[in-house]
Amino acid sequence: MPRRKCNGPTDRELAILRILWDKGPASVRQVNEAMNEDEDTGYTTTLKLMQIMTDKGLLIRDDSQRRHIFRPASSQEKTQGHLVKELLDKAFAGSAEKLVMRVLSAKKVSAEERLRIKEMLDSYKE
Amino acid sequence: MPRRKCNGPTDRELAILRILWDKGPASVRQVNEAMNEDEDTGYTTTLKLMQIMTDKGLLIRDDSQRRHIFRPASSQEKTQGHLVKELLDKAFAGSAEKLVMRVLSAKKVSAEERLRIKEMLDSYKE
DNA sequence: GAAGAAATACGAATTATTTCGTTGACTTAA
DNA sequence: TTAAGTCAACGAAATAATTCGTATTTCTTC
Repeated sequence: MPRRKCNGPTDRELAILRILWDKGPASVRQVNEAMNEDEDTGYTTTLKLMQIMTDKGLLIRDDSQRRHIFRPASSQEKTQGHLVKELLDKAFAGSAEKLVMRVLSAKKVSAEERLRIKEMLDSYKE
Repeated sequence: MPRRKCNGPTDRELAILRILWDKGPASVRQVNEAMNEDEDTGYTTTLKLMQIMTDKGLLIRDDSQRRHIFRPASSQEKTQGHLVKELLDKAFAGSAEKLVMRVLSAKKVSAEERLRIKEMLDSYKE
């Protein structure tokens, strides 16, 4: 009967994290306005999501002022790392090579980007 | 009130796809047994999931025999490609370079694997 | 201070996911 | 040909995600 507990942020929650990564700490209204550039979302909808995310520990809320200010509880880097590991396990049997290969064939990469990736591979420490 | 329609396979559905990628076309019982190696799952639970996946078009069912045989409707490569693109948009602002970098720092990659990735980068066509 | 604006809190409604029990159909073995 | 086993279909139940309306609280402005 029970449903398995969800681990990471959902799609909608990730959309909010994206905004906060981009703009820095912000109020519900600011986040909601940014959401509306993509797709109409009611203010209370955004508020509720951010409340739940705060309960889950995904956001930190500064409520010393009337207008609460939210920021991600975890850095963009860490969150991206978790998402990558999750996808790695769920769909690539843990093989980073396969995942990288798939990324490179799924999306165009410029010559400069290829160079930087090769530099990273060269400076790789065991 | 409505919830957004989910696009790709869910975690549970992906677990079933993994098994079918691994073992090839299989019956519900075979899939269920493979699932149970990871975590106890009732037979009817697996059955229901596979029925829903068939309805969604994720699986193809051969019901010419009493024991139905299922296979993925889409190749592993295609499905992985979709998942990668989704993650790319949702968490990396579409930047393949950033995603690759994050993969390389999230998971160890052997010297051989690094070499193969560099070869792929070298043979990359614009 | 009162009226209105702005913000948060609360909870209802809806859909999706996940789990599994029960039923009935079909197959096989005794 | 029964009895037992195997399997698919169906629907119920629990939880989570998502949406938003209404109520309540706080802050401005006159």
